[in-house]
This record gives sequence, structure tokens and C-alpha cells, in this order.
Amino acid sequence: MPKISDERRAARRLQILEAAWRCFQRQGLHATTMDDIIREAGLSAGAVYSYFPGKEALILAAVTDSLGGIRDLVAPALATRPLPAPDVLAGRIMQAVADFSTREGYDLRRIALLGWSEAQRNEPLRQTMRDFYLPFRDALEAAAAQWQASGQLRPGSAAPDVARAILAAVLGYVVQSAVLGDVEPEEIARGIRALGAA
Amino acid sequence: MPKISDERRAARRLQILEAAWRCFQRQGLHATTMDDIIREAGLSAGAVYSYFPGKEALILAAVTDSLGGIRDLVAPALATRPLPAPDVLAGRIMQAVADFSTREGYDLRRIALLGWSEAQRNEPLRQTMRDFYLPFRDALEAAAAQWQASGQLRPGSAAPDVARAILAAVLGYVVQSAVLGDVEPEEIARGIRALGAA
Amino acid sequence: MPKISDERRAARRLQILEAAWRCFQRQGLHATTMDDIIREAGLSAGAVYSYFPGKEALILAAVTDSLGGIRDLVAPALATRPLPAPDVLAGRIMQAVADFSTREGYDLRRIALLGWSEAQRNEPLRQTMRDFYLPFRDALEAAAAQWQASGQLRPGSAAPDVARAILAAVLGYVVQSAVLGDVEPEEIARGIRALGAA
Amino acid sequence: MPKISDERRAARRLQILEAAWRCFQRQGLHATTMDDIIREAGLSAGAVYSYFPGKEALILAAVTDSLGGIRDLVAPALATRPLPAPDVLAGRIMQAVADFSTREGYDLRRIALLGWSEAQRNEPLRQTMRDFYLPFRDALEAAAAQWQASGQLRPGSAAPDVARAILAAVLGYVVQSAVLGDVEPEEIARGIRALGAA
DNA sequence: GATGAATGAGTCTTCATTCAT
DNA sequence: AATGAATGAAGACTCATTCAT
Repeated sequence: MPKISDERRAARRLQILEAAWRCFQRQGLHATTMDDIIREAGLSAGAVYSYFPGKEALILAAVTDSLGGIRDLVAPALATRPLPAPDVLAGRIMQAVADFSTREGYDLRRIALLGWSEAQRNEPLRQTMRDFYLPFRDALEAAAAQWQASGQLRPGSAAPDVARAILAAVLGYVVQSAVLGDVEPEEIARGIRALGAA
Repeated sequence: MPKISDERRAARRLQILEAAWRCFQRQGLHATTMDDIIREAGLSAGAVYSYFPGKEALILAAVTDSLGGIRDLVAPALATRPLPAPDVLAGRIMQAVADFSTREGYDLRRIALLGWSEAQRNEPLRQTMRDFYLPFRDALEAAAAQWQASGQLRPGSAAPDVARAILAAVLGYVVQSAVLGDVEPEEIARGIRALGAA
Repeated sequence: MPKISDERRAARRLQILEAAWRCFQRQGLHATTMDDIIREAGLSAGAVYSYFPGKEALILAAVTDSLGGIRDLVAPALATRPLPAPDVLAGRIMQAVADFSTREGYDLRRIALLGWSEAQRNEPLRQTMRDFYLPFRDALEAAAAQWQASGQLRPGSAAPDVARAILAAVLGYVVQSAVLGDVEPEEIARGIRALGAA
Repeated sequence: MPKISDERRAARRLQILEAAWRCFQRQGLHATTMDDIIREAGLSAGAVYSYFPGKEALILAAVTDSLGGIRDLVAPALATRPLPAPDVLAGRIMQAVADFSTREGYDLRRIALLGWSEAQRNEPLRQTMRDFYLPFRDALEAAAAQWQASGQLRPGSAAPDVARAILAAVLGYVVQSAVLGDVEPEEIARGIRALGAA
């Protein structure tokens, strides 16, 4: 039989990954069985296993790709020049995550929670996450340095602290939104702004 | 054996719950088998099942009790008078969580992540969390109202927004700490303070 | 502590046995747990085990006692003199079983089915049943001999065959009644009578 | 493995069902473990569970199929024309049951007892049995009407009563045979004949 | 390349029985 | 004598993965 084209292979891979996303988000990582994913993808067990060596790999790929998706969505906000004020930037990042989440069938916030949880005991996944969040925080730190230079931060403050605070706000927005469900990016942004006191 | 005293019963219950905590934190909620917990508790299967009707209940109890533990630790910070400035209060709350986590064998931050993840598809657990976080956020809102009254917030800001922002910072600290591991409460607090610009 | 009186012991035994009857009839032999019986009897596990060595013994005792109960109820019918005609006698026996079954909480027919089933793989129980049914059939055989002598049976017939046929009718009534539930002793009796053709 | 043919699927199903029959008959319904059946069938647990959703279904299928087997064996006796006399018909029906029972490894009489017992607390099974016995009794009633018409029953008798009496005899034969083991269809038939008195 | 039937180790849970108090 | 907490050996069922066709 003729080899399948690379293009077809990539499409198949994505088909499986999206099926996995839908299942993971619906039922969680562990409650999702390979059979669920196989059926959702409309393929055979053998087919799925020829694209991914196992469930672990599927989880890792699903999370990695999600993370990649966010990176692409968040990057523009970070690259905006002139750099928006801290509260505005944070708001835009959170909004990007929220927008990504409204995509048909994937609520990124839910997947993020599942991934964080899983990363506690899944070393490759943990590493993947570090590889995503650390550069992201570094980018925030660079932004903080600019704010500092332009006098938008309290004098004597440290860029790493600011980066950590803003990252916390973003991650915390995701948790709050997934668990309580009644928070908007704009509210958090306004709250941050409010803290910038008299 | 004759009827066991209420005190002994409670001690046994705690013995099992602590074993479950240790296991959950080590291996995650689903990767932990009842057998793991049973062995860790040093009891028999039947004994464990006579205190908890099943794994689900054990998960719920573990998370609920953890949450209760935090509440007790965090309450003093919220009750401090005069009320500390926003960044100081947030720092104290995060510090309380961090302190709780150093207790022998339970890292509360890890359990929190597991719980948030599980709450996505476990309705009783989700409700338990709402019952914990909502009043906590209300308390933050009350604090925000005081800050407003004393002119510590930017004029025209809304207390609910501030409460959401601070809750996000605290939750985000937990995520960042669990996933990246290189964040201290103090750093986030300083970062928040830094945002309170000129 | 003073020894319990024999009378009290017997009362306790009966209390347990009746609890077992009710449970067995409600849930079947195997679906009934010792705990069900213990709770139904309102005693402690230890108490029940001090009267019966185990579940097996409880089953055997429950069935044996049921059988004894029938024997006592059926005996008068067999002893009636002058001996009633075959269909009348069969009707009276079935009626006795039906009457016994209306006693509060024990439907003997149900217990009979459970016992027959269990006897397939429980040798002591099987033996107990043989010890009950064989003498009963012998008594029927004696009756048949009398019917023969008084010309109430077709000439040339054998008393053992008649005894087997009547026993079959009685047992079959129990089955039919338990499984289909719409049969009365009187109907079977009339049916037997109808067979005594021209 | 590619898709299995319907034929092979049916063969596998039967293989499992026959294994279950053998186990049930040997050890009873509840004392038979799924593991027993799995080993007897020479398959894996997963294979068995892919053909039957659980033990309950296996019990129901085993009994249902047994019942179907009898129906097929008994039907010819009921269809014989000219219709045999009541005692002869009853004898043939019982003989059909006895013949069925000598088949390698399945004693239908034992399975019948197990099924009756189980039907007490298993509603689907109970319904299956009603669906089998009721039409069978109806067929007997039709036969009784013919006997009546041809003057083979005592004048004034009712066909439903006769049907009930013959069904009782057949069921009772099964019980007597399973519990006491020393009864032949012919004996019961002769006994019934003997009751047709002078 | 693809299929999906089969595998079997592993999971949660139950329950008859015991025995320290 | 009585209690009822504790035991632990099963039991039913699941599911990631493989491989014959």
C-alpha cells in the first residue's frame, strides 16, 4: 500500500488530538478512556496507536498543543507597542485566554487545570509546562523593566516581582473562572488598576 | 470489640484522612488506589470502608478538610485590625497557605490543584469549593470597601473588582508555586505593591 | 454472669431464625448478608454467631424449620379418616401450604424454591430435604394403597406411581404459584378430578 | 484482528453460554464466579465481557436460552395429532425435558430450579419466565378443550383447571427429579392415569 | 496500512467471620 | 455473655495495549 502523505498524517494527528481534547475537557484526564477518544475520533484503536504511542503521550500532546495555542494568542498582546499599562496588558492576556476558550469544544481554562494537576506527578508534562511558563514570565519581566523605565511602577520595585504578580493574576483568573465561573478579564484588570492607589 | 469512643473514632478517621492526603499528594487523586491509602493508613480495607463509603467520599473529605484547614489559618489575617494594606494582606494570606503546606507530608498547594481539577467533573466537590471560595471572596470585598473608605484605592474603583483581583493573585500564587516552584508570597506581595504606581 | 435459661436461649434462637426467614424470603439466600440478618434480628454479630456457627447453618436451620412447619400442618390432612378422595387430599395439602404461607412475613413457597435451588450444591441441605420428602411420599403411597383397596383408582395401577404423581402436583403447585402467582389449590384439585375421566 | 463474522460471533457467544451453563449447574448461580465461567470458556475476562455486559446478563441469557431449548423440544409433543390422552401428553412433555437434560453437561432440571429461585428477586428473569410458562399453559388449556370435546375429561370440568394441574405435574416432576432423583416421567404419567378412576 | 477482538493485570468494593474489650 | 470494630480474601468489572488477519 502506498504511504500516506505527510499532509494526511498531520490531519489525522490533529483529528485524534481534537477528539482527545474534547474528551479530556468533558470527563477529565483519567476518566477519559482510550476507547472514548478512539470513538470520538471515529477511528480504530490501531489507528490511534499508530499516531500516538499511548495515553500518556496523548495527554502530553494535548496539553502541549493547547499551550502552543495560547502562546500564539497571547504573543500579540505582549508585542504591542507602545506597551500598554500593566492592568491593560494583563486584561488583554486574560481576554486572549477567554477568547481561545470559546472555541468550539475546548475550554482552555479547564484543560489548563487538568494539566496543572497532572503535572504534579508527570515529569515530562511538568517540564513542558515550565518550558512554557518560564519564557512567558520572562517576557512579563521584560515588560516590567519597560514600565519601570517609564515610571509606571512604584520606584524601587523589582521587575521579577512584578512579573510574578501579573502571572499570578492571570493564572488565578483561570482558576477563579473555572471554579467559580463568574469572573471576567475586565474585572480583574480593573481590580489591579484600583490597587494602584492615590 | 466494644463500642469505640467518639474520640477514638475521630482519631481513626483522621488517621485515614491523613494517609489519603499523603497518597493523593504523592500520586494524584486518580493514580492513588484505595489499596495505597489502606496500606498507608496501616489498616484493613474493611476498616477504611467503615469510615468512608468509598474513594469518592475520601476525596471529598480530604479536600473539604484541607479547605477547612486553610480557612482557619487565613481567618486571622483577614481579621487583623487595623486592616493591613492590600499588598500586605495578600502577602499574609499567601504566607498562611505556604505555612500550612510545610506541615509534615501535606503540601496544600498540590492538593488544591488536584481539587480544582477534580471539581470540573465532580459536582459535590465543586459545590464544596464554591462554599469555600465565595465567602472568602466576600470577606475580601468587605476589606476592599474599607480600603476604599480610607482612600487606599484609586478613586472610582469597585470593591468586587478588587476582591476578584486579590483572589486571583492568591490562587495564581498557588498555581505558580506548584508548577514552577520558585515563587515566594513576599515576591507576589511586592509585585502587587509595585503596581500601585505613582 | 448467670447462665441464660434454656427457655431464653430457645427464644433467642427463634428470634434469629425468623429474622433470617424474612431476609431470605425478601432477598434470596445469597443476596442476604449476615449483616442483614443481624440487623433484622436486632442483635449483635457475636450474639448471632453464638447461636449459629455460620451462614450455612442458618440456611440449613431456616429450611429445616420451615419443612418441619409444613409437616405439622400437612400431617392432619394425611391423617383424616375416612381418607378423602385423591383430589380432595391433594387440595387439602396444597391449602395447608398456602395457609402456612400467609403467616406474617414468611411465604413458604418462596423459601421452598430457594431451598430446592440451594440443595443442588449443599449436601446437608439436600439430605434434610430427602429426609422430609421421602417419608411424605411414603405416606402418600400408603394413602394410595387405601384408595386402591377401596376401588378409587383405576385397576392395575401402582401405589408408588400415584404417590409420585400427587407429590408432583403439590410441588408443581408451589412452583407455579411462586413463578406465575395465579393458581389456587382448589383449581389444581379440580383439574386432577377432571382427569378422572369417564 | 479484523471484524469477526456474525457466525463466529454467535459461536463465541454460545461457547461462553455453554461454559456458564456448566458452571451454573455445577455450583449454582451465585456460587459461580465470573472467573469460573471465564476459565471454563477458555477465554479472557475482557472477551467474556465483550459478549455479555455482566453476570446478571449471563444468568438471564442462560436461563432464557434453556427455556427456548425446552420450548423447541416440547412443541412437537403438543402438536401431535390426534392429540394423545392427558396422561400420555404429560408423559411426553416430561420425557422431552428429561431427554434435553441428558445433553452433555447440562441438566435442564437443575437449571430450571436455579432459575425459579432467582426469578423471585430478579424481575427481568421473572418476566422471561412468565413469557415462557404462560403461553405453554395456554397451549395446555387448548388441549384440555379438545379433551373435553372428545369426552376424555369428567363432564363439567374446566379447561383452565386441567391446564394448571398438568403444568403442576410437569413442574413437580422436575422438582422431584432434581431433589429426590428417583422419578421417571413414565411413573408420573402412570400415576396420573391411575387417578382416572372407575 | 488498518482493523478491532482479545488480553489480563489491576481497581474498587463487599462480607463472613473473629476476638479484644 | 455480649459487643461491634476489624480483618482480608474474594468478587465483579475495566481498560490500556497488542497483534493476527
